[in-house]
Amino acid sequence: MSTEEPQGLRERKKVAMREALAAAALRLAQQHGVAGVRVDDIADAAGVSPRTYNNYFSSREQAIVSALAAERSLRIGAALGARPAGEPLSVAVVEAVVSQYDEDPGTDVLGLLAEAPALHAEYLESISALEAPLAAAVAERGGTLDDETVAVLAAAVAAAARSAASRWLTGFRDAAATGASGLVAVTTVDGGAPGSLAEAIRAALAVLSPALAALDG
Amino acid sequence: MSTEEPQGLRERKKVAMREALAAAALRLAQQHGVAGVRVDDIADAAGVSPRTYNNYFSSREQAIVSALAAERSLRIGAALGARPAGEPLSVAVVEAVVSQYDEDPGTDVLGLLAEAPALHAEYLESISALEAPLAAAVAERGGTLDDETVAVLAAAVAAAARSAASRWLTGFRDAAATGASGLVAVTTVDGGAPGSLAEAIRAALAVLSPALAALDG
DNA sequence: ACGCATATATGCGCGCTCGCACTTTTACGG
DNA sequence: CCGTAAAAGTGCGAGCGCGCATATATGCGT
Repeated sequence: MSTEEPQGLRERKKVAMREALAAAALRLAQQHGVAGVRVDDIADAAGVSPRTYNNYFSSREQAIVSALAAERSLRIGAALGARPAGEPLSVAVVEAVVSQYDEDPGTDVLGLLAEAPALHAEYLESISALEAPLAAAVAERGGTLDDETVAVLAAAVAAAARSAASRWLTGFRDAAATGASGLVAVTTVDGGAPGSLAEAIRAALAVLSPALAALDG
Repeated sequence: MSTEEPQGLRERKKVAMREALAAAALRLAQQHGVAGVRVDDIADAAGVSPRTYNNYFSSREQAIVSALAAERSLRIGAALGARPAGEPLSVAVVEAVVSQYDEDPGTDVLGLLAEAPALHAEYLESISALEAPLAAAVAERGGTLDDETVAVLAAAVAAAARSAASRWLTGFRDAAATGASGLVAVTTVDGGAPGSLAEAIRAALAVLSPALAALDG
């Protein structure tokens, strides 16, 4: 398998608890709205103390978004490693990042993201979390790039993806606000924007393409 | 003048209060350490209630860093506007950003940033705040770039600067921790890194230069 | 199987952030 | 000069994040 979890009962219970808390947070947020869920409720639903909940997440939003973003930041390394060895960075990096977002979250989840600005911000934060693993994966891939360059590259790529996601989310929210029931209007946001988040990110990364190409040996 | 403040007594008092709070926060942080300053102390020093303080700043770190970053994010627009009209983006943007950091903060202030991780993060956040004004300034500068491209560009530039500043701060902290008194060792961090923050940012933006050049008409 | 070292769960309390309602100050037209 | 509307300041309370000390659970060597 790609990820070997049976690293001991301790670790498994830890990740299980984290998932349970995240799932509970998401479910409660869907039921009572984002503002209508207290940390005590999440902790109760997972059968732990509120203090323990705070050992896993440092904010309510993080717990909720964690159920959406999952361990996406961990998969980015594997995704980049799966690209052909000879493939230029300008292609491999873009495809690896885009592959993480090829499946849209459920419409109900999008509703949550649209309604709550705090979740909006936290979701973008989860995209920025790609930066560190991405930098590690690029450095691992070899090449003669120094750490400084790799760090800047990863930061720029993550920022571009974040920017695209921000626009995509905003467009979705506005469409839902102004449009009728607003779910069919997602495919065409203001001014013929692309429909899927993955395509939006791909378009954003195209802007950085020249810089990526310049880094290839 | 560049900024006309006498827009009414109300506005001036507002700005003055913000500056007073920021100055008080910075001074108290220098005296008692970052962790040793409470919100009540800052509010008392500025002669307002703690609740009012929270109407100006949403965190202690923000108040302290605000005294350092000042309204740098507002100056970035003017800096870019001051560049020659015909100058390519790959030069104008870099110079405009770098010009905001050509003067290092005082050594005592650097000590604060080095010791407190929270301030470290907040300072990087103030760099990310360049993104929005930078995007507006680039769009204002003309060109045939659409909003999407401009947003991605600004995000990537801000992220690169942020990455450089992060490395610079970390290097400074490590040098101060391992080295003797550690202030002379700043000029050469690990492996012959550049000395000034401005130069570090310039080097980081060089990575994005091909992408910027590709956007010029 | 047992004991020790380590990691996790929990209770407690401090300080912080912020929504809400209310008071005080400022700006402006008569 | 004064009355009124808008904006800033303030007190209060709920909920949150987290450091600390402690209890409990887990991993590992013998």
